[in-house]
Amino acid sequence: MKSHQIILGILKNGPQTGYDLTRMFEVGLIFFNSSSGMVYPALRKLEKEGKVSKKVVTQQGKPNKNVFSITSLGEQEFENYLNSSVEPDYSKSDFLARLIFGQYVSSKSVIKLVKDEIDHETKELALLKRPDVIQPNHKSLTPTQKLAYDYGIFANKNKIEFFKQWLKDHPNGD
Amino acid sequence: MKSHQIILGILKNGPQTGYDLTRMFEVGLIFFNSSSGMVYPALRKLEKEGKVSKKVVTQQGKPNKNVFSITSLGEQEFENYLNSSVEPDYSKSDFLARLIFGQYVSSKSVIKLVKDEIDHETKELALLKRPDVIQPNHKSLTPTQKLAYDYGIFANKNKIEFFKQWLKDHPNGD
DNA sequence: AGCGGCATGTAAGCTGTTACATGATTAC
DNA sequence: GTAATCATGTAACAGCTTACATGCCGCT
Repeated sequence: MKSHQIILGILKNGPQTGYDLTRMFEVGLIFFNSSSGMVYPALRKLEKEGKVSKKVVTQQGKPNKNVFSITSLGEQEFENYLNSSVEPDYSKSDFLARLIFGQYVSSKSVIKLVKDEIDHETKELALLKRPDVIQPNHKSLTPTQKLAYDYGIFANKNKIEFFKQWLKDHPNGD
Repeated sequence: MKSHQIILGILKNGPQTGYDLTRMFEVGLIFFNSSSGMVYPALRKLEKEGKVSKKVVTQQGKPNKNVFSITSLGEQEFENYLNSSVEPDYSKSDFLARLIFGQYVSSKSVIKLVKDEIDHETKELALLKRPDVIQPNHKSLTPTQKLAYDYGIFANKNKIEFFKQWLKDHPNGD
């Protein structure tokens, strides 16, 4: 699962600008994160390979947009991805790392770590519940998309509840 | 949170070989994954920087081992990590990606995807419950380590239950 | 006057992955 | 006899991150 495959999949649902894709990769997607430094070079490469096509849209009061659409070659490439084997999930958690190394910091620090994580996840949860963030083009979610986001919300809530409970049970962090 | 910081943190708990570290990065850690291609170069670099020291241990019936220990300079480096700000969690899920793109495959494929994921997570759960995998050096877990692993098990179980329930409710994948 | 949103991009660099290579021993 | 485990490593590459750069518009 590479970023350019995800881009093709998103474009299959309708044309997008690099800017919109960047925002999705930054906040909207629950399964992948990235930034503009990746999106624009990826789009150029896909264009060079004939997998997406660019259309310049002039706007008044706003900068011009480069709107990208998927081509039939791009559709084939995306098919290849869908037929490839599923990669195992990958996750990196600095939060859990610091819990593992919790013995080397004070109880107070651990409490703060957990509280901050709860705050952060609570904000993430609020984002996940905003339909405009997860589906910016006003289309309704497909059943499997709903399933994915429902799972995201579920996992997030469970995490928050788990650590809130721990805080209650261990007010001194030990 | 970089791999070399994690290595230093692990070495703080006792000397390790590159081989042992590799196994931890491959299966034992819930917050970071990697492979031998990363561990050995990282150890060399840390040694060159004076943050770890190497001791060659000859063994009979087995290849020689390079056992690495953390130095005081390495301890300082690790302190710097502990004092740095916590990075947000990063995760990449090909499974969720394929759910998001579920509209482009058959219902049967979606069912298979979910079943395979449940199988895979069930195996992961079994690993998480094996103390020898998560703590190979026979030490007992510290309270925060236990918390981290309990959360790992909890999240894993919830994921399995969530998708098992969905399979029950949607036997035809729609 | 300044900030946030819209919009696009580059360049350098780090990090980690993949694939390969070697070789001895033990268990089946 | 062959597969798995122990044990170490390299080289090439892909991929992504970070930081920077630009500029207009609308709002306050």
